[in-house]
Amino acid sequence: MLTFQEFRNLVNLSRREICKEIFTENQDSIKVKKEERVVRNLARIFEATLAIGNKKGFHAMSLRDLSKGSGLSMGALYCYFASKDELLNMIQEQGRRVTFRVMGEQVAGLSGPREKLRAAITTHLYLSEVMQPWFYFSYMEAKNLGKKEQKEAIQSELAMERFLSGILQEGAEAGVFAARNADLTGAVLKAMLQDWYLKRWKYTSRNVSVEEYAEFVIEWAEAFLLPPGGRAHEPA
Amino acid sequence: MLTFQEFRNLVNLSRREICKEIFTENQDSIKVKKEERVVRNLARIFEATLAIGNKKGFHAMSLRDLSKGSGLSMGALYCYFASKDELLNMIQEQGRRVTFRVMGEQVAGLSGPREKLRAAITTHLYLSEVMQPWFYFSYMEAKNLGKKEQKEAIQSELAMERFLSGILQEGAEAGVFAARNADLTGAVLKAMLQDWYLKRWKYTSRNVSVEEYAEFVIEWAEAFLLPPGGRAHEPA
DNA sequence: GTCTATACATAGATAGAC
DNA sequence: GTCTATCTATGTATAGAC
Repeated sequence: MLTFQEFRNLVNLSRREICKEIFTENQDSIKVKKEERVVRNLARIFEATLAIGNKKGFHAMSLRDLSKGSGLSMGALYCYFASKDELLNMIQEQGRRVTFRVMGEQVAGLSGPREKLRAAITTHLYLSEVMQPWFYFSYMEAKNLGKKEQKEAIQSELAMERFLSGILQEGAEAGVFAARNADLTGAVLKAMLQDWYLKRWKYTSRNVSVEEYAEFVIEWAEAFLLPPGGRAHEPA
Repeated sequence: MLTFQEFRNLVNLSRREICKEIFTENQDSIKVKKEERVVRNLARIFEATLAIGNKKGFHAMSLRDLSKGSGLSMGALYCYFASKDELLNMIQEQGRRVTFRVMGEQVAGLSGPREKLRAAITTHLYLSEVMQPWFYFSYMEAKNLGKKEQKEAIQSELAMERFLSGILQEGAEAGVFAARNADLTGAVLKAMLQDWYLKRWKYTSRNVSVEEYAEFVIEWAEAFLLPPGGRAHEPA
């Protein structure tokens, strides 16, 4: 399994890279055209939005707050998004895009259910560590989305869960995992993964690293899923 | 272990009863004095606040919304709280009060760590089932609290976790539970309990009852905590 | 106790100078 | 491209009639 540093180097998730992708995907609503400039200002806007929004809520963040936080005037802000709601959508969509791309990349190609499960857990935790403000924001602000976007967020949540329970199902059929309720197990496993970015402050204050947490969740999952006696063998 | 219905009948958590307690605790800020009337109107106010607030967020709920939802005029609303912020505090405080009272009542007097753990898990889930809108609201709106109230909310979260990890610690010392990281185990256990009220819609749509969910969480926890072989014996 | 009417602040959004 | 100044809607809160 990758260490967190190896993961970080492997997947390029720098602020610049993320904003470049946002620019590509939203060229219609962004009035400014010079990439270099757009990327720099988008970085400021998103950083400020996530910081202020995660502190007091997106709805409570006024565009005057955002103007101060980003260093751009209110007039300038509207060259990068058409409305406050659109800004919200851009953040959510970008989070989903990155999540599914990275999860797919990291787990695809692995063979056994046990390896897949370990990779899925670790990757999700590493990813939510790199993009913690994004994940936290998406979770807490989902109810402020429009109807269509809310549906997409729910679909995304369910897809991630099916991804997990699919691995469990596969493992049960192969006789690697005990036959448990795969839906419920997937749901609860997801809750454990979410806790890492929802309660980040708690784990920070206790000096728990993301690698320790990943190992702990895997241990917990395997205690439930592996038949007694099969637990001792490490897969790699 | 109690069934959900037995729990419901045992602890009196009707809307009326809860609003009566809110009245008692907030007589200073409530200008109206006739108990019967206050209880009736508080019930309307809190029901509307939780419904609207949980749908679109407390900050996004205007007092005009609340006026329509509760059937009281805006002027009348201010006879029951001094400001919108105070309304938020009242909801949060009432939730905490009930939680700690009920958790204490139900787990106190039990002897073995295993019984205590089962009771703690079940009681928390049953309670969050009865008061789901309260629990969800308190979680999602914690960031809108004032500084002092935010501290209280965090303290309350940590106290609940210590309550769980205390039981684990005790069990490890008695040799009933395996020696695991009690803090981390408590944190993850709490994440499982929270998922029940944070993702209530999901479990509703899958027809999972609170009793099933409780049994599932207990099973998983014991798979992790009980030494292999000790798992077969049911305590009651 | 409850209502209607209103005061005053702040929100999102845009126009037009530079 | 970015700024300042400003428009209009909506927010919380209160005054005073009933």
